[in-house]
Amino acid sequence: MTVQPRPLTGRLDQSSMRRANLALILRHLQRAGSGTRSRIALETGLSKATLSNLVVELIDRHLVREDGPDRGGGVGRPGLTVSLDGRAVAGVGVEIDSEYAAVSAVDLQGTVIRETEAPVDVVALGPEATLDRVARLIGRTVLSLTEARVHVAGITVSAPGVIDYTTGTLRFAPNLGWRDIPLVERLTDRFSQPFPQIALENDAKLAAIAEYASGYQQQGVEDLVYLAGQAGIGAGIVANGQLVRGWSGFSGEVGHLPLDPTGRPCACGRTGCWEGLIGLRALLRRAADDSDPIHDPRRLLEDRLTELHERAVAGDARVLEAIHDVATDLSRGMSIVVDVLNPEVVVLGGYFAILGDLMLEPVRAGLATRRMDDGSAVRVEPSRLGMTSTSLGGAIAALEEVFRDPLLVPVQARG
Amino acid sequence: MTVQPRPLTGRLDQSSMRRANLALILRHLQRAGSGTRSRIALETGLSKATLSNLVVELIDRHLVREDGPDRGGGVGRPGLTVSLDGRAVAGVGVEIDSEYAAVSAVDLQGTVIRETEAPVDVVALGPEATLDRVARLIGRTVLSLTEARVHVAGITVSAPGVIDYTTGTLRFAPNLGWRDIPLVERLTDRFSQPFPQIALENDAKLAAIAEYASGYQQQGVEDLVYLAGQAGIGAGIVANGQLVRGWSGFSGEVGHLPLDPTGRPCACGRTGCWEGLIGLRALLRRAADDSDPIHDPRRLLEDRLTELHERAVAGDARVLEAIHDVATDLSRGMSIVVDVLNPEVVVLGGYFAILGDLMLEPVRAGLATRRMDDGSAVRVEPSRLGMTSTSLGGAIAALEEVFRDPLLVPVQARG
DNA sequence: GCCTTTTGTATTATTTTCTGCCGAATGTGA
DNA sequence: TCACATTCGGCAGAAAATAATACAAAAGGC
Repeated sequence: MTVQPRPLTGRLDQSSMRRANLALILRHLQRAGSGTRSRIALETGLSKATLSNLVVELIDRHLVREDGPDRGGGVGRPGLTVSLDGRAVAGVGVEIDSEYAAVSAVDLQGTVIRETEAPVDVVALGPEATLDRVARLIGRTVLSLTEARVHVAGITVSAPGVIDYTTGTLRFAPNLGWRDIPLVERLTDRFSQPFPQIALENDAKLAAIAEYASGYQQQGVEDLVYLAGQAGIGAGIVANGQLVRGWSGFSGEVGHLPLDPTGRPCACGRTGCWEGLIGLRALLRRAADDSDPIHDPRRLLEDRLTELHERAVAGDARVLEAIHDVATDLSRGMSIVVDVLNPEVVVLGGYFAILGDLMLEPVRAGLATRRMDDGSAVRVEPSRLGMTSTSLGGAIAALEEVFRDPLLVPVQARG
Repeated sequence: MTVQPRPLTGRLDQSSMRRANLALILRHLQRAGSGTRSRIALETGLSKATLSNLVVELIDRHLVREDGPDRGGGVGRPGLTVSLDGRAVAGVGVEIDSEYAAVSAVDLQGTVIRETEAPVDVVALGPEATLDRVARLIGRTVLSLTEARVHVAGITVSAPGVIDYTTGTLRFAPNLGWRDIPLVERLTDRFSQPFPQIALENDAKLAAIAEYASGYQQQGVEDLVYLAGQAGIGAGIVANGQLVRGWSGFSGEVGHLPLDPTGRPCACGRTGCWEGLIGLRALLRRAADDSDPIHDPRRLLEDRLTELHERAVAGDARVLEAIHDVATDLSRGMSIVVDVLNPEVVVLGGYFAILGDLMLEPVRAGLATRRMDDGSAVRVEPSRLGMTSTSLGGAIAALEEVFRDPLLVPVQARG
């Protein structure tokens, strides 16, 4: 679940040493791309002989493959290029949202190889019926992968709420109306064994993993905050290259930061909460009258946001002002998070990303007025992963297990 | 510097395997106390033979010693108890504050074996003269340890400001009036080589390490925030058992969180900053008239705070109200930090600790009114380490290097 | 005094990486 | 065309660490 390997806490014996070196090669290929054996040996510090030996093991498990001779020129015998093999192993991520469920499958190279989405009215259906549908989506994807002889390394399901990691229980998800649902157990029960392991994670935290792993990690960014603009506001925190979940999984619950003591009361009991200022409802309220069709809950959220964007581009003064004001209030809360954590990058997700081109400038301007020192100048970037970042993060998190211990993948993954 | 070992990123060979297992034994003894070889073997998972072999190496370096037969009873041959040897290796921590400098030395067992403090008027003296005095304090402690045949594993110097870790430079320390001082270099230059390695760290971060390592770590607490009440307000963050420094060392710069939009302007340019509400000056301003001798800057800070405490206990209404109000404002900002990070414990240091018995109850009450769910109920505890927590943390941080790689300690540490 | 139990270490085996070496494949230049 | 230099990948043996086994030593119980 953590993106960087946790420290090896237990004893080290020869087999775990070999495991760690196998993982090192895999991770190196992920970061640096393909290379010949001798180059990889040089770059990892392993001897050529050892590296050759380990590569054989990785090829046996179809985690790595030989691409053919390296036509890079230069004098001497050209080496055979080896690279991550994306054909045999995949991770699966599943997002459960109040309006839809989405499934993504990602291979070792980070390529999305399956993507499904289905509208699900979670609140109306309730947990059991929802999980029936989700299980059907998962089952179809896993079956399709299995038939294509792809080994599923694991499945990570996301929910917009607080999670008990010891039991795989969704403790509280206000937007779904769920409380204390043992999601992992209920989903696992719906499949015949053996079935890939299912894990549960928070949506914003998975999105943070996705952003970190697909891009920023390569840039050397180790401290990142993902801010999701949805009905509520959620944050996912990566510090020291590790996901920060907090003591009881509550980290990043920033929706109820008190930003406006004179503001309107919030359902949580406080007043002037951040998500009351910049949550989805607040944005729509600011942007249009109650009678406006943009408030129609039966329309797809993405369509309504696209329409809002079009209105802004067309010059609708009220919408422009709403977006500007929301962006300013976003920057106010963001400066708090930045003061506490000092991330290198803040990634804007959810509806912030859809309206990104319009919000970015006022957000950066708002941050600039509140900055005390140039050393802490944070980068603010819109998410480039779009709405799939959460399920993508789930798939990546599942694959992390393979990058930590390549021996988890059986030898006969492909016929 | 990190309290838990960073993940081993490089290749693993036999020697690093041995190193890791030596470290494992040391860490186990630190956590679980002494034990016989066979019990340690059982608990660490190492085989008896390997463990015996490794213990010999640790004894050679005087990191571990045989205590004598285990008179624990039971049938069978009694084992020889081995435990951490506190006599041969120590870490040194140095705190530079605006009013004083303090040096602590801690041995492997966590016992404080040297402690010095000297008043230093840093602002008046300026960097060079201050560093002369600090170097003299360090030199005396190191000499004393060397003469006692104690190997100094490292020295960590703290300063109340933002640090550039790549160069060991103090970038900005408002309370010292210093900016861009290459502290590590300037201190190292004052000693003849060879001299133990000097590192630089922020004061609140080191205090957080001290709190974490001496107590909470044993309790299994992996997520902790240290809040220091001084002229400013600083936080030290431990998440996943690791110190969070942020991208550029700015993490925990919470003094200027905007808590009171209608409040008084702050030197930083914002208005209503947290430290304007609960910083030392704010406390004193609330507690007594300007003419009151408690404001006299020539008196030792600790004395003034003790007097304040006595007045409160004696029933001084204004002081009591000031403390109560400060505690309430403390809880307001604390709830923000808690929402973002979800720590298990918040440790109150600096003057918060001195007034702890009076502040704790209103702080907890203030938090309770703002809590949204029982799952995130954070523990608030006063620091039990007192004013030395920072230099203590420095010593512990220096010792961490030994716990990560015991082979750093030379074999002939003791004649 | 003998037996049982447990400890710590010596010995041997196994596993892994490292070093040195060699054949193979390619480019270079006569 | 051919010899030569260069680099690649793999093989054999060395080195080093842990694991398994065996065994002497030190207690307590009968």
